[in-house]
Amino acid sequence: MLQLAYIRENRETVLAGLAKRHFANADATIDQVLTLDQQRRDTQRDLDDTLAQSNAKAKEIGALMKAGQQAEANAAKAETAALKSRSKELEESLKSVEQQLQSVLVTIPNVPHSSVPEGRAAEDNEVVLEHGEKPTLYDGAQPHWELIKKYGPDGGPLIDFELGVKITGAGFPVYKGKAARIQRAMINFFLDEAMKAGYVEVQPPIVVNEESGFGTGQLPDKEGQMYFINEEKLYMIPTAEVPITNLYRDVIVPEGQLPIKNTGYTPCFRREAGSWGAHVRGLNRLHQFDKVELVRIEKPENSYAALEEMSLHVQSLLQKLELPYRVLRLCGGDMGFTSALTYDMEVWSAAQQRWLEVSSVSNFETYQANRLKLRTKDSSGKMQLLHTLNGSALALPRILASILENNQTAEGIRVPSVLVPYCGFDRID
RNA sequence: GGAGAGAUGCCUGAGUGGCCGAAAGGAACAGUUUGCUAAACUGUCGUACUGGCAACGGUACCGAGGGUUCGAAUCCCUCUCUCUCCGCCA
Repeated sequence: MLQLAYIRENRETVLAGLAKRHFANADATIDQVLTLDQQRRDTQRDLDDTLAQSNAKAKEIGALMKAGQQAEANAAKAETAALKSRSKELEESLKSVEQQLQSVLVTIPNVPHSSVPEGRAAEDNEVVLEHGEKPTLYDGAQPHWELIKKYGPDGGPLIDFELGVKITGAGFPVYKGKAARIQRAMINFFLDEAMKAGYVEVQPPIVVNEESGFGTGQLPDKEGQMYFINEEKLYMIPTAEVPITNLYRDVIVPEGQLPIKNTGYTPCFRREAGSWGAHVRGLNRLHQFDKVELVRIEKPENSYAALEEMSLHVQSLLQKLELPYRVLRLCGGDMGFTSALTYDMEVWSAAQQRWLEVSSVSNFETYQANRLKLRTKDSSGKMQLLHTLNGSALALPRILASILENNQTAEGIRVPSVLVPYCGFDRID
């Protein structure tokens, strides 16, 4: 959530930023915020004054009673009724103004970084770089959803979608044999690489409460996209970003402990309501998938350097996996609600002849920290909101799809050599 | 799931209606002393909102939300969480 003081002092910057996102009615919304903010402050001051008078009266009454001047005390008591009803009124209008203000504020997305390109949709994203050679496949090459039928244990598929439908539903595949093992290998490889890069591994809960959903911005923006356990009022996480970042909710981090670098593996759950169009076959889009996530908490002045570092880390993983990839700088219209700058990493899927998004690395600046009340005390003793960042490193299914497709030969599928020590085989056949 | 106890500032912990934004100790920070370390002494030591150029004020917060009262950390109600015991169980 944007800081009120920031909106107040940088109205034009905020408006320009929202324009880049093609946020509708930005002018009216910001004006509404500013009006409500002024109302809130006026009411606050009236209320404080009234309460100050009440406090003075109460003190007076106390003194009178101590002095044994009962009659005077009773007279003074009579005067408090008006103050009391006045403060009650003001309290109610303050509460209502604050609620209105809050409800508008949560609908305003983050202000994009100056480097974010203009644009409405995915086609307008900027290709920052492309790396690696797209492989030329042999004649009998197939997309991964066909390939998986060929190499499973006991003549069955490597990844069984129908079995998933039976026990759960569409989008919940069952990985078997070498598919299960290569997934486990990737998780370990990714976590080890993160550890080498200085990230501390955490194993968070994979269901979270409403406060956590709000803290990182999934609520109220993406309410319908998360699975919800009604009995306990808990949400199943769409990404490890949610529990890991919320570890630092309401925390004042000592300056010396910064930056904080965490990594964690979790399954992720997404309802993907309304997004089952074309191109969602096989592993391309699932309701449950595995992901290793990076989360960083940085001083504001370091956050963009940290973002570049995370981008390079993700790229190094893709290089080690020998996958052709490209890096996109998302345009204003395609960026997530809470992000100020996002890089998407996409791998080439040779049989589908498409790029598949496997990582998204973002700097949220203070947008999440403001909701989380995640701060540090700077050297002058002042409280300061920190910057939060996160990135996938990496999401598994599409990496697997790309490995299957790009590395297929008539004799089977070659396993990238970095994974061989982790999974114990070098070929799926 | 049943019974009991509790929730106070960075930590320990006092406080059962006004003198309490809150004792005391510890930690931390700054300074004095000191050959160094330690010790000792002195001082600082919550957050949010708000007024003011500032100095300095106002208000709120003692798990959360209500209530009683002129006045609540303190009394009442509801909820949440923690701990102990019992049951069940990976």
